[in-house]
Amino acid sequence: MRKIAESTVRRLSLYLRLLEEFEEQGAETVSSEALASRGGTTSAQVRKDLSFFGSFGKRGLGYSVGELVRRLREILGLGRTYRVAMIGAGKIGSALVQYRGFRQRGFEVVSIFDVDPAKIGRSWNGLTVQSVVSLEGELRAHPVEIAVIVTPADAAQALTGRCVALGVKAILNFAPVQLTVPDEVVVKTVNLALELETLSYALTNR
Amino acid sequence: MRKIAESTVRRLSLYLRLLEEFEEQGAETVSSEALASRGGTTSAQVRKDLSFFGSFGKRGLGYSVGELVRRLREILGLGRTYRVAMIGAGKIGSALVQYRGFRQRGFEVVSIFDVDPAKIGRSWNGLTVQSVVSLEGELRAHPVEIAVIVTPADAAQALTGRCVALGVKAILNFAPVQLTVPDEVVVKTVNLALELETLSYALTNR
DNA sequence: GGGCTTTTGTGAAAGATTTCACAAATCTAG
DNA sequence: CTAGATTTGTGAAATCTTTCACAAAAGCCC
Repeated sequence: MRKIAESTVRRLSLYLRLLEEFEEQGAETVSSEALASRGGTTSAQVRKDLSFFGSFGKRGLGYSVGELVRRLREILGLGRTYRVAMIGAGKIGSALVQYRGFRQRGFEVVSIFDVDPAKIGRSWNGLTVQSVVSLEGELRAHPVEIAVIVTPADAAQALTGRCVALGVKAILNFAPVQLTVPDEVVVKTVNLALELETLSYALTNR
Repeated sequence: MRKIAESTVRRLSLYLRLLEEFEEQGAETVSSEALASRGGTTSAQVRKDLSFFGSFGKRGLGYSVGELVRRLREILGLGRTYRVAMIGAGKIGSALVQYRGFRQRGFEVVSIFDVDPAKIGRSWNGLTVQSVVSLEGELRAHPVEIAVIVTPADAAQALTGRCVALGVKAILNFAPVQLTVPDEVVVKTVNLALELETLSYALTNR
């Protein structure tokens, strides 16, 4: 498939959320202009974004809410489930697992690891926290597609390497480091420090 | 000041983190090439990013690590402290307040609010959880610059409006909604659903 | 000091993304 | 069925961002 800009994919995700709101309110159809104004963008942007994937609208009428929701879910790959290993049993990992949206989008946490002996063996949202020593054995017995890295910065790269060697296809990284992985592995880093600093910049420079 | 791209500011934040690592390792100077390769970008990009703010390097030598750290902290506005109100006393808020980087960057949480009677009155990281009913009184007595919105989606916009009316200058939003605010107020939304969906997209389309 | 090496700072070129603007569809009403 | 009103889909233009490429500066060595 032709290369799609990250910014476009992020907006598709936004449109999906807005469409679900329109659906709840009982709307049958929606125009690019309506989507745009709710989403803080322009109607031309909405139409261009969608046009990369096909033409889903009817001229003069707009888009069928239900159909567009279905199409966007399909484009974003939200029909399937992903098996997830959580690497690190701290606060953020815990908040993540309890976050409904995680499971709603098909992310199913099947194992959880930590180094802290105080945590190992504890029950944690229905799973038993395992030692990272058993990472290889466990992930070979029960493979996963996604690893969520929720460890201190200094442990993140080594654990990422081990996960990749075990066949993990994607890394969701919450550690404040730049991870190195082979080209075929997808990495998405969520870096709160960075968000705080851009906020600080915006507050300072006005 | 000339308008700086968001992507540039994000990279400055990244450079700062990398420089702090170089500093720990005792490096005196660093070249744009060294920064670039550790940060997954190009040396030209590093130099261009910095050039928007001045010329901090020495030709033939590179950048003084210490000086560049100081300059970047200044550019990003990290010298000062910000008073923060946390709106919502759930998991994410809790993880946030305990996150060292939050305080390290000068974000000082001075009050915390919730609607849940079971939470109100509880001690929470040294602060007492207050009812949102007392938001106005409390923030008038002890003004803050930043409000962190960690509430369900349906409550976020109304609370944002109340905060803005009370003089809040910036909103850090973790609710999965598009917030509307006056132009002079800065909003930064951290939307996990969106990150999950872009990851799902990347896994699906390859 | 002069020649060699390194590395910055920056215009210009290339590439990517967003906005414009309008023909083509489709609906509505009479 | 025709006229008028909407709204899509999309090339072309405008704008924004990244990369290129090279002169200028600075250190190093003999």
